[in-house]
Amino acid sequence: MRLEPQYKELLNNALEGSGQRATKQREHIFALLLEKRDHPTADEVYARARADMPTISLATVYNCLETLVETKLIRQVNFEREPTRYCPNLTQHAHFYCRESGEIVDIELSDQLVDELMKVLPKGFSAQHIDIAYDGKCNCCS
Amino acid sequence: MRLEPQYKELLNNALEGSGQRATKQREHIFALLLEKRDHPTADEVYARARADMPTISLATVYNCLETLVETKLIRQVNFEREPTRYCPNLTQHAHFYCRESGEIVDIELSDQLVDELMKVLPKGFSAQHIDIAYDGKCNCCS
DNA sequence: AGAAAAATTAGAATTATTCCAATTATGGCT
DNA sequence: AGCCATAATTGGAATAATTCTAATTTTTCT
Repeated sequence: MRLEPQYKELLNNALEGSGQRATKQREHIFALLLEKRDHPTADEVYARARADMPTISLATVYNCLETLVETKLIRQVNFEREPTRYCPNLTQHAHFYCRESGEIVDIELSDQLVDELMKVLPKGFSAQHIDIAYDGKCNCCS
Repeated sequence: MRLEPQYKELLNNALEGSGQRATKQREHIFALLLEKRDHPTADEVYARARADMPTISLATVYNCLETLVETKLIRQVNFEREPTRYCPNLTQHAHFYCRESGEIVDIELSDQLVDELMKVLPKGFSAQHIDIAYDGKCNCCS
């Protein structure tokens, strides 16, 4: 697994921009998230990370994920009280959680729809972010 | 604190409908949620419950809340990994979480908007539920 | 009232995550 | 290239919300 140059640059700029250092661990975790674009938990990231970097610790996985979230290179996804998942898709999207298969699928959202959602807020309210989670059955399970 | 007759009936019917029993504890917790219509955590519910029922246990609070959620008399609200909150507002609504005050405000949603959200799902997907959480600054804090 | 089933209780267990203190790595500077 | 200050990593302990467990109590049904 190798981080492609444009992503390496993206990572380095993001880290530098917030006064943080580039490390092997951060790069490795960013690379593995980009490689398999699903929604792994920290434990799953830990398992994948250890395949190529057996000495990495779980604490570091948590730290790296936190750093990547802070620098807005990945997103956190929460569904009820389940373990937090991490998502490298930075486009505007919602998440569909299939109760049957447990799978999480990204649902793209148009700017227009997001606009409408913003418009229903009462006066004086301003939202930085809208988190939308559907749950039900995905196409494979219905 | 006393549960109004129509709500007592609602509760009894809901419980009976799912083969569960009416208990003092369940009634008490339902009543206190209806009385102060905010979004308390289990701990807060526990604290409020003990005011009038000092022997109730935290496990019972969790059990009762779970029963009320299952019978669809209340809703669970999760925001990131914070403790689960409970909400007696059963109308279609989203939640606005103010990062400043920590307050949670219900945002009513029109059927039309919910319809539009359903329409963006790819073919074969069916959602039972959409959970929408805004976060930002509420009117009091901006 | 008595029996069977369900609910409550207190406390132990679980689990995701965070914290801590010691070690190691990084980036800037000479 | 080597040194230094600072930041990051590490393993293990600590935390906190929630769930589980087994014993007791309550409810419902006959």
